[in-house]
Amino acid sequence: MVTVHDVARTAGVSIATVSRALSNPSMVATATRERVESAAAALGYVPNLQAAALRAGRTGAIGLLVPDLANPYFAAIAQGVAETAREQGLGVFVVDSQEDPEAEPGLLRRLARQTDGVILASPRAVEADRAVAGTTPVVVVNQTGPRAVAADFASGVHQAVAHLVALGHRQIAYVGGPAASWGDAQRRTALAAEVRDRGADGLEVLLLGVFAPTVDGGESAVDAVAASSATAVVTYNDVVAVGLVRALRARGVRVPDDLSVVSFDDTYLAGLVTPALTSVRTDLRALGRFAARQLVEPTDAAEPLTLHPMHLEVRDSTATPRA
Amino acid sequence: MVTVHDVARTAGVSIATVSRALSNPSMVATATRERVESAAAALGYVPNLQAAALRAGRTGAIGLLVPDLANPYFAAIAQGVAETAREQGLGVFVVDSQEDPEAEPGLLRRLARQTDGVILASPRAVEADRAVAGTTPVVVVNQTGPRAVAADFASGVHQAVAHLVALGHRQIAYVGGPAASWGDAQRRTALAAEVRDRGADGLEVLLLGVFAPTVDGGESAVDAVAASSATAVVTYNDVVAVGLVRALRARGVRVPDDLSVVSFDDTYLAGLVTPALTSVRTDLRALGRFAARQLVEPTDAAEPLTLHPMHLEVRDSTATPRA
DNA sequence: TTGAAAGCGCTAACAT
DNA sequence: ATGTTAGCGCTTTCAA
Repeated sequence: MVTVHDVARTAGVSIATVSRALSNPSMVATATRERVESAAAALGYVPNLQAAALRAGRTGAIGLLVPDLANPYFAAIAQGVAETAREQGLGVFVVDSQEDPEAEPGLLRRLARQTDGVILASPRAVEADRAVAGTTPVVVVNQTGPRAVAADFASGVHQAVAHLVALGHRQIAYVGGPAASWGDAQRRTALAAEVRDRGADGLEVLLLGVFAPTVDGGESAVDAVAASSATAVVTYNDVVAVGLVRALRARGVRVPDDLSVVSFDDTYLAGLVTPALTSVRTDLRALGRFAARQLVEPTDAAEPLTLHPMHLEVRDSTATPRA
Repeated sequence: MVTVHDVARTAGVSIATVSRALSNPSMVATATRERVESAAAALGYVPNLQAAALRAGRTGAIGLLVPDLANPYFAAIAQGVAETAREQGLGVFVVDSQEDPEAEPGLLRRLARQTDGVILASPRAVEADRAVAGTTPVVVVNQTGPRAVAADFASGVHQAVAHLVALGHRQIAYVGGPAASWGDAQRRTALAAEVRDRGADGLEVLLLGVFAPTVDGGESAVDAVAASSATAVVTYNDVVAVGLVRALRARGVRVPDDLSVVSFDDTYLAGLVTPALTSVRTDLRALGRFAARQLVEPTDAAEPLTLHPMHLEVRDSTATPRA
């Protein structure tokens, strides 16, 4: 390995000059700088980031922990994070917990040690997880707590329900996500509030059990949905809706003719499938950018949780209920 | 920050003993070890990985560079990599170049400095990129060169063409991917070979220009496809096929009735859309596992490029050509 | 079994 | 403008 010492010897200067010439060129005479640069190039010198990090106390990178890299929801957030990171000259390391809550503390611990700050986009990460990060700053996404950023699920639920009610639906089922998901709890609470507000109009909401936030999870929800008297379904996310719609079709239940479906997230999947899904969206890249900025330069600590707006995108999976 | 010194003072031992008790417990008396452990726990000590890495010369993590996190192809590879890494007690950092070839050398350089080895799954990474990794070992995916792992695209092309020819197609268009993609070049070469072999049977292949490997890219290919006399299309990947099918539908061209489509990759997207796509698949998790193992414990250097088999998955996007 | 001490490669005072 | 030096936190000889 080529070190500053080798470059210094070749260039005929001290190691301090090498360091300066490379990281603070203005502090060095032009001739010297050029000598150092050509020596470094000739030897193929590359700075050891571990050493620089140890010395500087910072690594120049931030981390992002997500539950599932294959879910476009997190890919979109990651893009936002990467944009802001690039502006700041920081690297981004993404780690995937593969929907395994057990593995998260370990992954987070390592990630926190190797970076200057971590964005936790895993819905199951909680207090215990924060502790594991030690002194490394943490910003959580779709969670509550200090330095949290979340989609305004209550508003999203309200828009979804208002849309369905306007179409004439009165019996709505919710196909819920992971038990420990804060976002799922938000959706459930908001649905309960809708029932309170609209109960007089005959609105009924059926909250269905815990399903994996995957295509398979959506498919496995088909029994519960079919057994209910609901004319419309709201799902935890796009991916679940896709699975559910497939399983429904296999049973001869047509969407939206026999059953309307509204999903959350509105990732690109929602517009891809047939029928295209009516879905509640957040600007995820903006969410990612915000989370990253919050990590780099925390704004007002007075506002611990920042909510991002949601908007209903009406497509082809919702219609007036039959008869 | 709590360091070994703090723990040593609290436990009444030297820093060397702290280090041993924590990383090599068998070298320390049980009583001492327990004292150190409780002191560390009480103080909330967490080892500084930068320092350990500097000293040990290794970071305990590997890196994975992909062009697009939102493409399920790479998510599947990442899962395979993560599986093997976990077995080896290594962390995995994923970095997304966002389909920007310009950014790759910089990202790779940083990734290489922060890890013990890098898997390059970006189709555009080349010789120059390898150099940037310096002494850090690199394994490339879907590229040629030393320590490379790739899908057997020639076989995949052969299967796709055989399927289409058997259905009665003679005019096939190829909707190609990024110019610098090795995998794209492989597909084109293999298609040319098919024409040589089957030209006598009347097979004609139209190679279409460079398109982005995204949904948008597929949509933008619709003009060229519609203008051709092809009755079947092979696309660079699933995502492109999805975009193309959408754009075709918007023009009233039905798949597979008016045009057959075969895609590459067979990610979960292929089975999700309507019609479900006939696609050529590789076991991507196995590919990822193999790449990671190749990085950790390189096997026979005699075989520089390892090919993984492809299999055609026939679904609903291919049919007999009309009239 | 434990401790003292060297040093991984780098940067930032401080001195010249 | 450049050099000398201390030291980031850790592991690992080498001695005791």
